[in-house]
Amino acid sequence: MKQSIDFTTLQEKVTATIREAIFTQTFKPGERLIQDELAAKLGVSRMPIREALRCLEREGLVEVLPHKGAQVIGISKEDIEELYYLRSFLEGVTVQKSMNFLTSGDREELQHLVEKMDQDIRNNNLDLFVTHNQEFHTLLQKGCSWKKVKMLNKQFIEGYPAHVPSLIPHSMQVSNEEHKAMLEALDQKDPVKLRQLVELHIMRAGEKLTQLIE
Amino acid sequence: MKQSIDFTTLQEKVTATIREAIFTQTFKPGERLIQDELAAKLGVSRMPIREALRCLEREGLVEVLPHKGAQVIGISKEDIEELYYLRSFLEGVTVQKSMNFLTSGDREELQHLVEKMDQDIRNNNLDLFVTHNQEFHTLLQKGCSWKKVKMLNKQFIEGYPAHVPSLIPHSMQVSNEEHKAMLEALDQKDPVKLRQLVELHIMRAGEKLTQLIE
DNA sequence: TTTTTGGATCTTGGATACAATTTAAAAAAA
DNA sequence: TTTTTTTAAATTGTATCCAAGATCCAAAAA
Repeated sequence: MKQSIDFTTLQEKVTATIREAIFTQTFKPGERLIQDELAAKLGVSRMPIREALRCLEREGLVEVLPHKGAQVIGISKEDIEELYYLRSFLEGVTVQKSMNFLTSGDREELQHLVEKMDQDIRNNNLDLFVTHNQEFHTLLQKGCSWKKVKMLNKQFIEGYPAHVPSLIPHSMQVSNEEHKAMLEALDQKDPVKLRQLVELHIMRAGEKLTQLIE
Repeated sequence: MKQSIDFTTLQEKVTATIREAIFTQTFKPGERLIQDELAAKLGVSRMPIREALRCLEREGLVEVLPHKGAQVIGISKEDIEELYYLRSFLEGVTVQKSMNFLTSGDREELQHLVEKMDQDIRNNNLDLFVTHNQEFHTLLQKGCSWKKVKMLNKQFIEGYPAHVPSLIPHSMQVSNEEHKAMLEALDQKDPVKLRQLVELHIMRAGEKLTQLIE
């Protein structure tokens, strides 16, 4: 039931499928993505494939070179350091600008998501935890009127295997405790504190990940 | 002789043409970009048009909605504030990480570019100043090994009419004086100072621009 | 008069087939 | 063995066609 989400265009479906394949290592780093092969494999024509590859290029998952085609990007330790450094700052700014425009309904929804994540941890349901975590982060940014930075955050969180960080033992618990701290900062109406918490939250996840890689 | 640059693919040429048209207000904000019209006007088929629109979407110049097509994005005062805030931070990080890996040849080239810009100011040649300015900023970032942030900087500087800031009276002189200060920081081998200078340089340009808009 | 409904029309999304470039690899010649 | 030439593969681009969704306007109903 994983593919039950209804995409409005085929191109979006193709994008999601290829992205998933890259995350699951079906397409390995450095591997060339031949348009005709993909088209045949997915049972679609070349056109949605090409647009999908452009989208994935924007997300930083593949590299499209003129007349050479698309290649899966390999992720180095340095790439992860960069990613989390940038995410930390960008999401920090976003939530600081967002906070004062969040409604009490948003606050409740955030609380709800945190409780759900606690349950996901008990059930050891990784996929659901990842989903709820993404929803939490997205909702926290809702009030920010800056569009570019929100788009970047979305790309960053989609463009990298969001599952990986959660694979770290006991990482989920720590993560959700930090989420609860954010809710406190929200209640205290302290945007600067919230920003700091988010920045630390992301940097910590990044450091855990780089440690794990070695 | 403006279109004399030889692009490797037609799609890049189309992208550049449409981008130029948006900057020159030939396509006004909010205007719909109909694929067939563009194809007919540029004498190409629809495929390169579609890929070009995706690229422009990534640059933030157009918005592509499923089944509705592409629209030229309007730029508000807040968008400019956001843009320069982000650019300031991102380019700041980049040059700090870049500095120690710049060669003496790069240093000479930077010096050379500053002199060229002085000359451009005397000749009142705006286009050339803009070009040299972009080259200066790009070269200053050359040593940075972080790829994503460099790509973002490139997109930001391409995705917004780079000419506009330079239209501010006496802005070019001030700008180039700041470039000279950067070269000093480079000679002093002080990456943190260089970063601060770059951040201020960009923020100042942004503030000037928002003031001008009112 | 205002609202709603029902197409007619336009535009994008996608498929297919084919030509043209470019890259890369294999084969042949020096 | 090295260099050159040829050949094959892959991408890029063109042309055409059809289907699905969006837009808009006119006619019908409240």
